[in-house]
Amino acid sequence: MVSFVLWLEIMARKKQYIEEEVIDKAMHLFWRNGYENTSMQMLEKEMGINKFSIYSSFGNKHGLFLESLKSYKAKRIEMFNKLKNATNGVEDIKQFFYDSVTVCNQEGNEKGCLLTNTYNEFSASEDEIVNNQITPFMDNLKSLFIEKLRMDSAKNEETISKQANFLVLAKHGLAAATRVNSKKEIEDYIEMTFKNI
Amino acid sequence: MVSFVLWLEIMARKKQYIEEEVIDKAMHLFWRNGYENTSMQMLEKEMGINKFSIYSSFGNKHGLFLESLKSYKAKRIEMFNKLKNATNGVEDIKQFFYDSVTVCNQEGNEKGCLLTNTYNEFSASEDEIVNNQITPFMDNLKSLFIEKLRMDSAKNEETISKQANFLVLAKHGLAAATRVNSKKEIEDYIEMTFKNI
DNA sequence: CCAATAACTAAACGATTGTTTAGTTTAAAG
DNA sequence: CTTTAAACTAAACAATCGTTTAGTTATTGG
Repeated sequence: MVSFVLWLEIMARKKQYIEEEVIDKAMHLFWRNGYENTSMQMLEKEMGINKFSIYSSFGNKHGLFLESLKSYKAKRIEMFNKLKNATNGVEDIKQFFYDSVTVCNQEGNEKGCLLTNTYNEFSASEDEIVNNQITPFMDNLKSLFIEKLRMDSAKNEETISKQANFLVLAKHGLAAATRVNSKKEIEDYIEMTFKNI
Repeated sequence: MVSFVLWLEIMARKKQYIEEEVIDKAMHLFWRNGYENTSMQMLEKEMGINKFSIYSSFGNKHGLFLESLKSYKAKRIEMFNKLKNATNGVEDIKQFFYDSVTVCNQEGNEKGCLLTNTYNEFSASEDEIVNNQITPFMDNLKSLFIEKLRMDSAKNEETISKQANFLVLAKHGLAAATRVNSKKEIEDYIEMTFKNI
């Protein structure tokens, strides 16, 4: 929802919470537990507002989840732009991998990646969340990888295509790894991934 | 449970189902939908037996899931033994990756890997399933990889350790990929993975 | 102060979750 | 045939799920 209200004549009671703030709290809960394993009861407690307020602001649980995904993506856009504007080719992609890991280790952040978790949780179902929110993000990532790989004029298009496919899946695996694996294992993984690209 | 009954004096009504058969059906349902998204109602229908029978045979949903995991692992042990007995080093690991993909494309099999799916679904929780059923399997896989990598006498132990860490995560990523990615993307991924090992 | 209305609280909604239980059927032993 | 006990059917269990609703509080315009 996050609607801009048209104020007519009568101005009634104001909201006692800031939508951006409670979305952020919901996002962290979804990030930590996934969609199905996060109940409205847990959300009510974590967000600090009543179920009624949640429903009036976001329609339903599904709507709140979509807003949480948007919030998450907005917080990661900076990292994407850094990659987009970089000019060192493959080295930029590698830095992007390391940046992704750094974010997970930051204070107050959960393990893994909310988008990847969601992709995994919803890939069996036919929810349009995956199609309309996540797939474009993945496609965009692949395009960025291709763009950076093309900076090396020695690579032909077939090589670039294969390497881009590889890197997208490697990034996916990395996101899963940050949930459980050690720093050392993750570093080994990144270094090995870029060894002959 | 799968208990061996001590037959005393009186022998009452026989079970009208074969436990191995109904476990197999349950396993496929868990494989397709995950643990939380598979309800007792769905299991009842798929297994073709009453809830009472499920509970008397397996204790509860959790117990049935554990039996399903065991059944899944038993069906994959052959693939592991093939890798274990192979003698061509890295090439055997690569073949193991391809074998894993082939299994997913076989008639009647679901997408992805039940163990990896479970690992992902339960990694946030503290369920002992992950610790006692899956982690040993992962550790065993890593040991096998190390064993095969050592067949190349040119590799030192540090290289072997890094490459083994890499391959375990790559296998994890591959399992996730077989759920959604195309055959071409998966082939590219495997080829790229082994390009510089 | 009063009327109007949005935001709040709290209880309840029906549906579904995993689990249990009461009662019936089946099969072997005596 | 009777007894015994396990396997079955079907209904119900309490708890929780996402969602709604009735009633109260707060804020502003007249």
